[in-house]
Amino acid sequence: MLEKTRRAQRRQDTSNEIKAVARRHMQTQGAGALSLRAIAAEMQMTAPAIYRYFQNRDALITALIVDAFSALAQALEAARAAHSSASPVQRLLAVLLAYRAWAVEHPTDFQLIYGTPIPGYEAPRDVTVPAVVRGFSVIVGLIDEVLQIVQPPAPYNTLPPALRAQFEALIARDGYPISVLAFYLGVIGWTQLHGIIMLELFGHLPPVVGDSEGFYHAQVVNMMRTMGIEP
Amino acid sequence: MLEKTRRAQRRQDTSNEIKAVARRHMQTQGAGALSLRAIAAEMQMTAPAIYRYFQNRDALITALIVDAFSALAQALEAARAAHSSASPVQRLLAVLLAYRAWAVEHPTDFQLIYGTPIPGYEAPRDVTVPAVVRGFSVIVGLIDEVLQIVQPPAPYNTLPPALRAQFEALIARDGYPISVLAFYLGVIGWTQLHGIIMLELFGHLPPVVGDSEGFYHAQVVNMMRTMGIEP
DNA sequence: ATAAACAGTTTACGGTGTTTACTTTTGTTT
DNA sequence: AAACAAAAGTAAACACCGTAAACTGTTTAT
Repeated sequence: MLEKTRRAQRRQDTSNEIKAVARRHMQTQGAGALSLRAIAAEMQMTAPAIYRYFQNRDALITALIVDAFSALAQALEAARAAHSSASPVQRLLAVLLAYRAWAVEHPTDFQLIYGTPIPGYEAPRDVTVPAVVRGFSVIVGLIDEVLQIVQPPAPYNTLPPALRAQFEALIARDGYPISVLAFYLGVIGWTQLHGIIMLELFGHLPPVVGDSEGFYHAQVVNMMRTMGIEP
Repeated sequence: MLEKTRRAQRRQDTSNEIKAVARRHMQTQGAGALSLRAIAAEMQMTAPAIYRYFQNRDALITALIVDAFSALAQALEAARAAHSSASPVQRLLAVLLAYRAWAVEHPTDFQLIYGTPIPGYEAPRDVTVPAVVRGFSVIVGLIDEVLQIVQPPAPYNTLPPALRAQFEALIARDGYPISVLAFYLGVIGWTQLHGIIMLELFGHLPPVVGDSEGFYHAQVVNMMRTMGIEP
């Protein structure tokens, strides 16, 4: 077990500072507008120096995406922990509300994860998939808990055979300790709530519904009710 | 009433060609990656010549967005017309399927409309709102028709007072000849289906559900059922 | 002490949007 | 047909961008 050398520590610090500055630039300028030269200038360095820390611009963005995924998952886990004494249903509700809350508080990070970050850029799957799994498993885990108590009505009590096979394979691959139905309801809920959040972040929803937070909350409750989960 | 002069006609042609080339570049290269120089080169012009037709790059993109909105609305109207002899419920189903179909066939245009097209760029509201209204009114119009026949169950038979006031104002402003409840269900459906489409376009859904089209179709049916509309 | 690894700079290349000044083309008017 | 004004397009320049290569100094390990 080696002690971290002075240089290794400084290297870590510089790397983190680059990401921090990049994240800050993103927030004010927009997702894809970050410039290595601008980042370097703010750090009193020259642009090529950044290449000592990230292979290229895409690699830096990938690192930011991983951090964002991780932060989102942490936010969900924190919400779950904060309501550990509540009922599973209430805990699920709290986590779903935390999902949007994080997105609204970190819009550029959310767009980085789920939007189109860069022109020709696509984040490497082998690094994003585990990150997605971590956050997603918080939600489906709670759904699985809830399903111990309640039973969803039609059409959410059965799932198409093709989906069943697909989901069983994923559950086995990613090691979710949950039922297929919980996974199914999780995916459905994910897509429904995601639509609201994306439309809100891109400014399409607010002019229609006014109070986006209230609308989201109401829709979460509506969705849970259609699934037989009464909050 | 003046006839269009020869020069005005040629100007229109060139302007259209610029947009066409830009759209094609977008499809292969990505949404925000289009380059005025590349467009000009393909047209055997120099980049500054484009400034005779569009004030700058953002203006060109705005024009593309307007065209995309218009094309989407046309696709929905075409779907409605193609099923004019079917029942309102079947017509609604067809239009909702056409919504995703257009998005999948024109992914970059869809992202242009609903994604974050450019770093600091945001499309001017006064030009996007009317374009949104045209497409949206096709959907809510059909929902209104359907609601003449069926009555949705809870929780979709009532809407929060705040939303009622908001929607009534919008219905009056944009001249939708429909009921508040139809508007409400339209917004809910819009957000739900939008989530599926966005996740599919950005590549997050396919690895989870496999057959995205099948999943979308099933979810449209599920949603209609929860709203009391049996397809 | 000395060699290797590392962090950073300088320089350079090809690309971008955009502005300015100039030239060519086009259509109309005398 | 000649002259002219408007429009369309070009060339050069500016200020950026990502990134590759060569080079300089510092830190670490042997």
